Amino acid sequence: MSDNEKNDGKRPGPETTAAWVGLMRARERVLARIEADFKTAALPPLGWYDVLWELVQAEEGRLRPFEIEARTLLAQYNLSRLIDRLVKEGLVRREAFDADGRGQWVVITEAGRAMRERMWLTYGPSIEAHVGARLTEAEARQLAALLAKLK
Amino acid sequence: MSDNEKNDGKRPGPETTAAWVGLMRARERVLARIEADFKTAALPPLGWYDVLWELVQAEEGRLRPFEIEARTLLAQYNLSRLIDRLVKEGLVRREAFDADGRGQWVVITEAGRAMRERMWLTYGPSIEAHVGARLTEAEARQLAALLAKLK
DNA sequence: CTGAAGTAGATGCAATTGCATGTATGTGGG
DNA sequence: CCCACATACATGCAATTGCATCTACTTCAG
Repeated sequence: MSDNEKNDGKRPGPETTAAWVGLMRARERVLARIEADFKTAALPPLGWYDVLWELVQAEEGRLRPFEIEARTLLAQYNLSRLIDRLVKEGLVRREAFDADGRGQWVVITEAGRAMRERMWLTYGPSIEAHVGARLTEAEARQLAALLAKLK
Repeated sequence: MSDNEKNDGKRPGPETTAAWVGLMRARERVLARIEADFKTAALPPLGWYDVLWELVQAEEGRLRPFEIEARTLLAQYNLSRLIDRLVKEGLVRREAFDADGRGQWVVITEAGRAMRERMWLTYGPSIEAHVGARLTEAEARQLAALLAKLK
């Protein structure tokens, strides 16, 4: 066994490492820029958008918490409290789920829909500026395809 | 002006949006898997690795906080307290920086070097399993190149 | 020299997160 | 029917983060 493979065969190659580091840093930098745009526009945290968006997409503008969880990758306890904040702001409301006493619906309100639209007015251009403007259409497609392999 | 372009010309195309969403989700999922591996191995938070690594790379195993900041993208106030934690664990120590009374060196200790190596024993295989195994070498290279455009 | 402005880093406080656990309800085997 | 176990969501508490501000220095124009 040669000296530089003594531990095992599972060490990542330089391409893999570069991909991982690049993934962490790219998301860090782009996210920071987008969040700065949000701050400038005095908008709520970016994370709110995802929940509101999932609700808008959903039939009747409502989802069970565990469904939102699966769609957004939020941890259960974080989502639970995020919903609290959205309720407090009047962007969603909780409704009883009759078929299962443990469950509930999270329903987006009109104010919630309006907020999501308002956020998109900043978010959309921000994505375009910080992602779209740096990639050709083909590159963006390719990037998305490669990232999908990591799902 | 047609109806579906009434706001402005800065909305991201679907490729761009898919790339951005893919970026957020891919990093989220991969990070969660790697962190799970860290937890299993009872290792400190992943973020510690980056700081220790930068110090190992640096000449004489030391850097100024603002240099670490630039290399890791940590916020100044977060880094300040992260260093506190590393000091408390004996992984680094602070030393005076003579040429500038405001400054300091952060120096990695032997225990710090050992910890970084121990972390890599988990981190390396984890990167390989969750990133490397899902991409060919060419794909990894391509992904890294595309992500670099977002820096 | 000196005062104004800049830079390095620390820190109080509020908000958010992570972790473990709790409460309530549902389900399935015996 | 009943008990053990699973699922849906909430919550106490400690740790981490974000934000604003503070304390040293340093630098530099005048």
